[in-house]
Amino acid sequence: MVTIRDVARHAQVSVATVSAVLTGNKYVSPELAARVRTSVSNLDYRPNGLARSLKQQRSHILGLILSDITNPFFTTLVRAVEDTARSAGYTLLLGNTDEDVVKEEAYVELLRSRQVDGLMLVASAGEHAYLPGLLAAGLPVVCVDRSLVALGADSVLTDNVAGAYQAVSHLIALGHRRIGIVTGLTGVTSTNQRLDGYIQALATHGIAFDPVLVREGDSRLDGGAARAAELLRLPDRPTALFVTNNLMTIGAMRAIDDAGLRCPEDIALIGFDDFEWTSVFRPRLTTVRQPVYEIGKAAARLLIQRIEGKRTGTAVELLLPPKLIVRESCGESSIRQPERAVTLTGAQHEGGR
Amino acid sequence: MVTIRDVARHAQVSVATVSAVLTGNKYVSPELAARVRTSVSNLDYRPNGLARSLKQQRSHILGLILSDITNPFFTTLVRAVEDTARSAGYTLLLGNTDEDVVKEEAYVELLRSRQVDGLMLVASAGEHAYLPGLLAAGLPVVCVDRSLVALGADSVLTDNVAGAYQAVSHLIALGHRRIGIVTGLTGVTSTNQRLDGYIQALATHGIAFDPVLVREGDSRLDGGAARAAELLRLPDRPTALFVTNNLMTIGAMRAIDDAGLRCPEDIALIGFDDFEWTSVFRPRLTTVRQPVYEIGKAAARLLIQRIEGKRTGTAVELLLPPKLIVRESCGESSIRQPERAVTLTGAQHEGGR
DNA sequence: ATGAAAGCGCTAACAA
DNA sequence: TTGTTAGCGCTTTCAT
Repeated sequence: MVTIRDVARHAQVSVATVSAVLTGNKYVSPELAARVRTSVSNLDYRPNGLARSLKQQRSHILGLILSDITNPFFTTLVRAVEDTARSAGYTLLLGNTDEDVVKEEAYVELLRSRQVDGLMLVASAGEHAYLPGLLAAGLPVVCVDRSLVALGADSVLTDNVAGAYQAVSHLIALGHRRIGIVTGLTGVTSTNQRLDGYIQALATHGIAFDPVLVREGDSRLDGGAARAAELLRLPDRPTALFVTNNLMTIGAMRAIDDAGLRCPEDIALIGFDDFEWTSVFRPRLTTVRQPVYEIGKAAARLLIQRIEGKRTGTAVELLLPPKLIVRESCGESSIRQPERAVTLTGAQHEGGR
Repeated sequence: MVTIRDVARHAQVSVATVSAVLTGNKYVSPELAARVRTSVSNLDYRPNGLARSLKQQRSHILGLILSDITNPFFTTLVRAVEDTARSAGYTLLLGNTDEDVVKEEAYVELLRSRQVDGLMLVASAGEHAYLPGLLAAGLPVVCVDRSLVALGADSVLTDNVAGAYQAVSHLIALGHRRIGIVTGLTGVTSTNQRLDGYIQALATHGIAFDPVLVREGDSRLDGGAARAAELLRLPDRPTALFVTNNLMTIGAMRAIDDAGLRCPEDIALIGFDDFEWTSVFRPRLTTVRQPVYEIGKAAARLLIQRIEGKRTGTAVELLLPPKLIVRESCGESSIRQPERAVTLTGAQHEGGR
């Protein structure tokens, strides 16, 4: 390994001079600077980031802890965070928690010992007792997708209540009164908020809330399928389903298919989260789209501002607006785009007419 | 920040003793050890990983450089690598290259300066002139998904030739003679290999190779759609399409739909890579499934072995077997299994078989 | 069995 | 303008 001393020796200057030309925050005469630069390239010198970080007490590393990177929602989030972080000179250290708050805390500890400059957190359900201590210790934390402002952490997420409200109102406008909902895990803030939106929409339109229509899923495909199947088996079957995340919505489609029902003719379906490849699902899904990339970008920015002291004061909560994307799964084919041929193999629905 | 000196002072021992009980590789009397431990917890001491790494010349960090984490294939790969790395005490530093070899090299530089212990690389198309130097400098590198054994880097990937061969043979067995192929980017090794498999299958079955049926895609949805559309517009239209990656296959489905054709009645479609949510596509896709999780796991293991000196010698190439998953898109619905989603997450994945 | 001290590679006062 | 030097927090000989 070639160190800064080797460069100094080779260029016949002091290490301070080498450091000065490398960091660029001190004047060095052109001659010396040139000599240093040639030595650097001749020796193929590469500054040791570890040493630099240790000395500066800044690692320029961001920790990103999320439940499961396998979920397309988080995948896009990671991309946004990485892009933003990178252009600001930060690198990303990644960890999955599988919605396990114990794993989450372990990861926080790990990243903390690795001296990350800040933490981005998709909080699992459960107690986050460790958080205030983290913040008190001066480590900036911003929560994404799920809010923990109450505990003092900046949070950026979709306006889940509004999104759910829109979705359910849409269903109601189409004449549905009996609307089943498959929620995420209880305790996750987004779950509560989406349920709230559902309840508010019912209330606004004078529809009685029926607890039997509420099922708690686990945000994963199989769980969504199982909970949807339960709703479909109800004696007084709902005429519409609101499924509150992407993977569970796919599960619900499968459940509908398995039950021999057609969507949207027999049952309307509206999801949360949007897919890039939603165009090849049958029926095409009507969903509430979250501005995922924006969320990640805003969160990363906020975190970096905190780290660099460009933002101070109490924790903020950024609510980004979701958008209802109407396609076929609730039956409003009239609103639809240019007609497309539809393959009927397998399922025998008419593909929206 | 509380340092090891603070702990030493508090416990009335030397820093060497504190270090000894923390690392555990030196005998310390029970009394002192106990005193140290209480001091550690009283002071809420957390060792500084940066300092430790600097001293030990080992960061316990793995760099993972891939083209785009947004692709579900890589998403699962990351998961596998993260799981494996973590259980071996390593953390992951992540970077996206967008298939740009310049960005790739920049990232390699960055991670190198950050002193990663090893590098995992999904190589973009282009010159990798920097690689031999890296390896010569003693930094272990393993390539995933795309092989660079020729340049001296361990590589683990699917047997792409075999996979493509299977896919095309399947099509041929169903009576197809005129088979279009949408490839990935030229220069990416997997692209060449899958094209080879296609050519070999044709040759084996005495079908002439027609260059007009070969279109170079870009591994992304829109590109796949565009190239598939070109093939569908051909005067002598192919009766089957082999599309060599997941996103492009979805694009191809859209193109088929847009062209007013039905799949599989008018045209058969076979893809590469398998989806967890393939069950809600219409038609259900017949694809070549790669053992993604296994690939990631094997690659991570190999990398760690190299780092820890548990494996030496020249670079190896690990070829993992793909598997043909027959569903509906080539028309043989009769062969179908009861459709169930496949979970690829961590512990309970069922990849390789 | 414990401790003193050197030093990992770098930056940033402070001196010259 | 350039150089000397003291650490950053830790591990690890080497003494004791």
